[in-house]
Parts: sequence; C-alpha cells; structure tokens
Amino acid sequence: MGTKRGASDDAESSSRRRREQGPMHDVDVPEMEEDDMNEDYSSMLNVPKHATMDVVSQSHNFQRDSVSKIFGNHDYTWLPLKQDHESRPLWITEDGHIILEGFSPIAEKAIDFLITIAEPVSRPSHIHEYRLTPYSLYAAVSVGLETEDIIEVLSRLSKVPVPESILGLIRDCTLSYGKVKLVLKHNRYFVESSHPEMLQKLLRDQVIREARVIGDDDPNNNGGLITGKAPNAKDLMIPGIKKDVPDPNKPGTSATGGQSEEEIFAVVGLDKDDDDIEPDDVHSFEIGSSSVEIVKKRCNELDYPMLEEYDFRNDTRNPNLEMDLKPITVIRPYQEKSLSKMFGNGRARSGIIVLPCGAGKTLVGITAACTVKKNTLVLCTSSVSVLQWKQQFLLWSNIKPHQIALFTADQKEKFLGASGIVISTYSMVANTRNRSHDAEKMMKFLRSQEWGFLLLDEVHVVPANMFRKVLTTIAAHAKLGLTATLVREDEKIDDLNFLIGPKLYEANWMDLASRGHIANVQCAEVWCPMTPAFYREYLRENSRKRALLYVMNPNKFQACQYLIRYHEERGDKIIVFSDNVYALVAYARKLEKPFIYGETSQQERVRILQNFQHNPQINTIFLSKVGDTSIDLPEATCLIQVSSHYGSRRQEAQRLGRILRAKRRNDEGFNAFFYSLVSKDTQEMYYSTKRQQFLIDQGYAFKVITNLDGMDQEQDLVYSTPAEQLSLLQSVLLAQESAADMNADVEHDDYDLTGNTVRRTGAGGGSILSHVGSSVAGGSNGARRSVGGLKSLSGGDQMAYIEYNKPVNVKDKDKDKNKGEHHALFKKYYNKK
DNA sequence: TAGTCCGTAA
DNA sequence: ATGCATACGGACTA
Repeated sequence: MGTKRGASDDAESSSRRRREQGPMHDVDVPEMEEDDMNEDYSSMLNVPKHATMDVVSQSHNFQRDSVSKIFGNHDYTWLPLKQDHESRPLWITEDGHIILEGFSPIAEKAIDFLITIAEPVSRPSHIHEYRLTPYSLYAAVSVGLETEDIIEVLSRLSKVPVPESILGLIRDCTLSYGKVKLVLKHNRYFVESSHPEMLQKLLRDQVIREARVIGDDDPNNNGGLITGKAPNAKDLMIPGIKKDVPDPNKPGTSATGGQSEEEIFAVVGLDKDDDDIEPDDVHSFEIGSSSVEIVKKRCNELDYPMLEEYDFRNDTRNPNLEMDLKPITVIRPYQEKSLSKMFGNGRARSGIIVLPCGAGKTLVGITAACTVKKNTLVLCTSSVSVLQWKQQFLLWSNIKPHQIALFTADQKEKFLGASGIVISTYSMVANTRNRSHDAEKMMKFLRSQEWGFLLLDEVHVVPANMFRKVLTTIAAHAKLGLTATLVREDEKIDDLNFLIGPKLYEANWMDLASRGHIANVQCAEVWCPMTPAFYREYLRENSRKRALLYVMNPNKFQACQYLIRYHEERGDKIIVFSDNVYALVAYARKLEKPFIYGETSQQERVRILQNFQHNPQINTIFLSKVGDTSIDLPEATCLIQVSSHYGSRRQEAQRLGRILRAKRRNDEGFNAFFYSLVSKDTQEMYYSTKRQQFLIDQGYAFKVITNLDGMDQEQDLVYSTPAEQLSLLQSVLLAQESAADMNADVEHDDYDLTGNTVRRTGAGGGSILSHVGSSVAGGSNGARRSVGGLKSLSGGDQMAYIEYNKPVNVKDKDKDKNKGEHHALFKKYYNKK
C-alpha cells in the first residue's frame, strides 16, 4: 500500500499520474514565484496572506518540528516526495490525515477545498491538520463534488502520491453517497433515487423494509417502486448576493487564461449540472414518518446516507411566503459561501453551517429562509433568543410583524394568513409532558404543517435525547442547523449527520478575525499560585471543597482585581465569568461590581446590562452561567474567567468566543482579551487545558502568564494581609458546610445589587447602580499610578510568559479517533492491513 | 408569583 | 481517565 500506483489502473488514475509527474506549474502557484522556487523554499513565503514574520524567520526547522509533532511517533519519511513537492502544499497519510502548509501561496484555495472534503482537526497559523472521514466525504458529495473531482484536486495539491487506501476510501464512500434522497411530499416521506437497484438493495435490509409503507398510489411497476420525473432546477438567486450563484457551465469562470487558480479549483464548492448526472426518471418508496430517524441512521450505517434536498421552487403545493432581504442588506463573502453550499444546485440541502458567534449566523439563517420562501419554523434554546430572532427577521428582511408568530411559555400566537414564520424553543416543541390548552393547540398546528424550512439555532444541542424529538414531530423539507461550536463532550455530535445532514460549511475563526469580521482575540492563561494556607486546605479537602478553594484563592482574587483595573483604565468593557455562584457573589461583592446569575430577576438583568452598555461608570459585570446562553453582550471587549465548569468543556470556549464579538477599536493589534485565571498546581490546570482545546484547534494561541507585571507594586489589592486571607479561608471552609448556610450568607450580604433592593427602588431606578458606580470609582481612585504595568500585554515584552501553541495533544487525539472510528468503512480499511 | 418538576449541560 | 454535582431554563400548577 502507499506505492505510487495501485492495482486498479484505469483511465483517470493515469491522467492523474500524468499530472503528478507533470511540470511544476501544473500545480497552481502564482507565476512570479516560479523562478525562485527551486532554489529557495522560503522565497515562497513572501507572498501568501497567511504567512507571518514568524514563519519567515523560523523557516525550515520550524516546519520540520511542527510536523513531527503532528505525526506523533510515526515516521512518514519513507513517503516518496514528488519532484515538485515544494510547490504543493499538503501531505496525505494512509489513515486519512492531511497536513497542510498554511503558508503556501495557494493555502487559501487549498483550505477551501479541504474544508469541503475533510474534517478540520486543528488549524493553528502555520500547519493545519485535516482528516478524511466517511462523514466528511459524505458532506463533500452532498455539496456537489464528485469522486474524480476530489481525487484529482487532492492529487494535485499533495506532495506525496495519494495513498491507495485513501483513493479506495474516497471511491467507496462517494460511490454510494448522494445517490439516495429523502423527500417529503404531501407530508409523507419517500426514499428516492434515480438508481432503482440501490433502492432494492436498501429494501433488502430488514430495518428499512419494516419501515416501508405501501400506499394506495403505489403502482407495481419497476419492482414495486414508484417512478416519476426528476425536478429541474436552475438560475436560482440567493438574495443579498449581488451576482448569480456561480455556475461552472457558464464560460468566463475560467477565462483568465492559462492554468489559472479558478480553473484548478473550478470544482471546489461548485456544482456540476445536475442534468448530466441524473436521468429524468426517479424511483422511490415510502416510509412511515415515525421511522424516518431509524431509516436515516440505518442508511448511514449501510453507506447509503440519504441526502435531503428540497426543490422549493417547484413546490406548488405549499404556499409561498413573500419575503426578501431588505435592499440594503448585503451579506459577507463567507456567508455567501456557506449559502452557496446550501443552494448550490438550486435546491435547498439540509445540513449544518458552522460560523463563530458574531459572524452573523442569524443573517445566514434569515437569508436562507428568504431564499426558500416557504413556511419556516425557527427553533432556539431560550425564549430570549426567540425574541432576538424575531427582531433580526424584522431588521434584515421585509417580512411583516404579523407574519411572525412566537411560541414560548409566554406567547402562543399564530401567524395570520396562509404562510409565515414560527419561532419557538426546543423545549417547547420537544415537551412530552402535558401541555396547557393553548400549547397543545399550537403543537397541533405545528404538527399538521408541512414546513418548507426548519431552522435550528445552536444545533449542537439537538443530539440531546429530548431535543432530537423535534425532528420527528416536525415535518420539514429542508433543515439548516447553525452553530458556532460543533462539539460536545459526548459522542453524540456525529448523530447530526443523520439527524440533520452533513456539515455544509465551517469557517475558520482566525481567518475571519484576520479579515476583521470578528474580533482579534488575545488569549491568556494566568497562573495564580495558591497561598500556602489555601493550598494546605486544598490538599486536605474533598473534591467539592477543593473546587471552591482554588477559585477563592486570594492570589487569583488579586489577579482578577488587577486585570479589571488595568482594562478599565484602557477603556475596556469587562465581563467576569464564574460558574461557581458562591465565588461569583463573593468576587462581585468584594470588588463592588454588579452581577447576574440565575436568580437575578429579569428586570434587573436588563437594568444591569443596559448600564453596562451605556453607563460609562459601569465597565465590569460578573456573570454566572447565564451568560452562556441567551444574553447578548455586544459591548464587551475583555473577558476574565475566574471559575469554569468542572470537566473538560470546550463549550466554555464557545461562550468566550461568543461574547468577544468586538469589532470596534480598530487600532493595531488585538481588540479583545480573554483571560483564564487558574490556580497553580491544582486540578484547575488540567481542566483549563482541556477547555482551551477547541480554541487552540481553531488556531488561537494561549499565552501563559506566570507573573502579572506590575501587580507587586499595587498597594491596595484585596486580601493582601495574612489576616484577611485567613478570614477568607475560614468563610470558604464554612461556606459549603450546607447549602442553606451559603444561601443565607448570600442573601444577607446582597446589599445593593440584588433583585430585592432594586425592586425597592422601583422602575425609575438607576440610583442603586449609580451608587455602585460611584463606589467603584471611589474604591479604585487610589490605584491609578502604575499605568504602564500591563501595557506589555499587547506587545508582550515585559511579561513573563511561555507561549504555547500546541496543535493538539496527539495522544488524546489518537484515542478519540479510535473511539470514534466505528464507521464500517474504516473498520474495513484497518482490517485489510 | 412562587414552587414544583423535568431536562440539559457533555 | 472518569465521576459527580450543580446551575439553569422552561412549563405547568396552585
């Protein structure tokens, strides 16, 4: 295996070979570069956008070191390099790993291609790692790529011949993929294909056979399958996009002459004309609506995943919904790209789009809805985001308010007229227990409808046992899932492949940041040593109290205070997160800042948030987990994490990314800051590392700060005397004796920030908060001297830090892989060896 | 409006 | 190499 040529030497592989052996400019490299390239590798580094000064200075050694880390203990040096390997940006290994040189001149294009066919594993700035999986190939097929397209482009880009095992994998996967479709007609589900033999094969499976429904209109020709005409779809306009959806058949796409980039990548993300592939006849059989999930799962297991496509423009049965984006609404390039993956062949494909928060996921969803123009159901995680979705629809599109209906605990409306939009929550629709009369009525309506478009916000929650029920109760032609972080700590994330569809598009956070679409974030982990007294108790206590001890560590307290001061001085708006409510209250009280947690009343939340946004004296707020969902805080530019949830939570990273949507302050360097405060030599360090993994995989580098420069000089930090620390320790130890004690404690000391007090002041209020504001100002007045202390953070000079940017923990990843690689195809490939 | 329950986080 | 607990939202009832 892994030799240059395989046994099955057919026409197209010889054409591939011709290309591999062809002259260097066969691979697309900007012309001006060609001369230099043979002599000096680093000369390639002058042009590419992704390259930074670091790369240039570190040159070859850097490259070798990084790659050897990624490849772990394996030795791949035996792989025969192509002669012109230097101009080709990637390696492919036998087990489907793809390593890309992020600094290659054609990296950007290659990334486009790789995202389409492979799963991004880790994307730090210089070396990217991807992995080919059956799912990722499924996704590639579903956005219109075909077997030979994939193989050809991959071969061109690769420094080494594409291993035979990989060619086999690609062929096997893509052969059967995309040929079977699930179609909803008249509220009934049909498994459809233009290849009747595939349907027959599926029907040989017991699970699928049992799910089949023989309807009255089922004629017995063609082996019991229903036969009809395939739809024809062309010339679709996605609103908000100035030009047409790119059409590879039109001349001009590749008219730039020579072997242009466009030509090389012409296949990427674009669709071939369907008419070439599909005969006019399609065949189908019906399955019961209750067995849809089972059948889809089964089809995936049989390597015949069902595509779900909605030919909405030829759907005359369901009423149209007249809505469009407002003329002024223009969508960004990556939003357009993700939408063209969805609508590339003129129909609406079901699938998932992954965009970081603040990158305009909502607008993508709305644009998709405006393209489909059918009844639309939007599902969110909370009622707050239900309201936000409604606002966004009204903001970006010309839909009338009466056409939007909300379905939450508070509001159970219906839209007027034949068509419209319903926005609701997962728990509302998934609820299995008894409902109120109105809710039942509304559900009946939702169930009776044949939805043109189902929009799933925060789609990573859908695999949850309860929430996935919405997919069986709601009949929808097209489903689009949106999320920022397609990760869960359990293995259920893969279920989305058959629950909703393949991942259609995933944006790279760093990429969007470098283009200014989302904030450029400086991430840092601040190591706070435990004080001896706290550490002594830490070693003695059980795990529950340990958590509290490392959160309440006085050194961390001081670091937090210091960072708040520093960033308030800079003019930042700061959010401090603490998952631990006891710590949240203790920190906020001690530092005299407002805080919001679960029990905070709705009114007061609004008041605090508004002050945080508009009152120049309120620049810091403390939030518990409430900040994870539903609270939208566009004004924050700095985030400090004091305590975060237990185990490994990459989701923690999501919350952080979501809050830092700061695009303002377009001055040099970073425009947002994210600190994790970690008590040294405690379990927290382990958790923190795991939590960061998602962001690191996205390409973020975490700085480890072991010493906050200038903090020693600060005179008036809290808990600076041994006596104060001792009393803090005592109250911490007492605090968790019983939950009741803790609550009593909290309520007593909630002197000026709780809902109680604010309620007392009445709606006209603000007095409480202005009081807080003044006390904050008073409290920090004495501390204004050592301004220069932290400024090195943006420059990074004086701070004692270690920068680490490890792509992935190779060992862990391997474990994950083995665990996750239960797919039949991979078993097949591993067994072969 | 509080109190109860359930489900989710993962 | 994983546990658990804990916090939170939503729906419904009294």
